[in-house]
Amino acid sequence: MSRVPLRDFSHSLPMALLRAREAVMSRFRPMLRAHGVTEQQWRVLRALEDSGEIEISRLAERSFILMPSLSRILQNLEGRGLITRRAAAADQRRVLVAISPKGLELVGEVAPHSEANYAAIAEAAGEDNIARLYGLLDQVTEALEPPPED
Amino acid sequence: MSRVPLRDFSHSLPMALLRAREAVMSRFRPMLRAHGVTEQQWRVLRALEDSGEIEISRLAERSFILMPSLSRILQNLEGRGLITRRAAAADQRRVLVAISPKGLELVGEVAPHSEANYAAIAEAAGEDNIARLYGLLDQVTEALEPPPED
DNA sequence: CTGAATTATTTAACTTGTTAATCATACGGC
DNA sequence: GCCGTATGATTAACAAGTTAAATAATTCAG
Repeated sequence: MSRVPLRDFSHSLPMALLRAREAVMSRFRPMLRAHGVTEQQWRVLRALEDSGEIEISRLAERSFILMPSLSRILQNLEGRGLITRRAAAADQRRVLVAISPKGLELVGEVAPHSEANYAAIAEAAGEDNIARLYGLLDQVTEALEPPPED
Repeated sequence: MSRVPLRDFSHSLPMALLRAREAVMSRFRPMLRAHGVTEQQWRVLRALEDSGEIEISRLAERSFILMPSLSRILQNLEGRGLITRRAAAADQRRVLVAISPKGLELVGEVAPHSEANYAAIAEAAGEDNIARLYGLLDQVTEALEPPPED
């Protein structure tokens, strides 16, 4: 009687976003795995290639990875010689990260496969649908973040 | 020269989906945490309330959680008395899970807050935008899954 | 110039994601 | 009934997400 009628379980926005993301990522993960990088490691390398040497905090924003996770990922990538780190001259608290030649080489190997996947996805889902999806996602995301000043 | 011109880093579909999902979930997580459940534990409880007693494999499909993760989550929930498990009579390999009275009680406490959050999100982003987003997400997801027969 | 408050990053602890391996039960051919 | 195989679930091992706490360097009030 007094049971709150919860939204139909299959229609929750977080689940729909999760499913869509998984549908996309399932086409990338095997390829990335074959090249020895995880999805997040790939995001970091791509962001570094794009930005050049950058502070870790900024890298976290751009790659959308939380600082504690990023800290571990950078340890891994540095251990494999794919990135380099150095303290900022002006402020020793800040750490600057950059992609290494070896990292660039890896990106160069993976990039064509990545582009091919994007093309296949765009064809399967329809260019126009993808474009509209981007637009709606941006719109909704901007409307929701930041969360209300609780 | 021969560098493959990678897609603008900020415009990747996985990232856009991740951002949107995070924008939504950041409004739920604090509330769920206040009630002592994670996002995934909440998904499982909701799915169980919705389905009644169900096989673990089916639960995994419905809650969109992989079996190894679900296995651990169910251990946790069973340890807290929020769910019950029993072997299926016909096939001893199959395990049937159900939400317990205590679990139902918890869902009853959290549900109103959850609904309030959904309402706030719908207002912030616009009901029509949310509806269109659902539609596009379903469309794109269906077009992409299952992944190509590799 | 010293010490409290701030800021950037890392660690810690726990949970979940991901892939592979294991374990137990069920099924099918013989 | 016995054996190989398939299926459902769990465990293992490593990476990442999440929140809180710790560490280290900087800034600023006094």
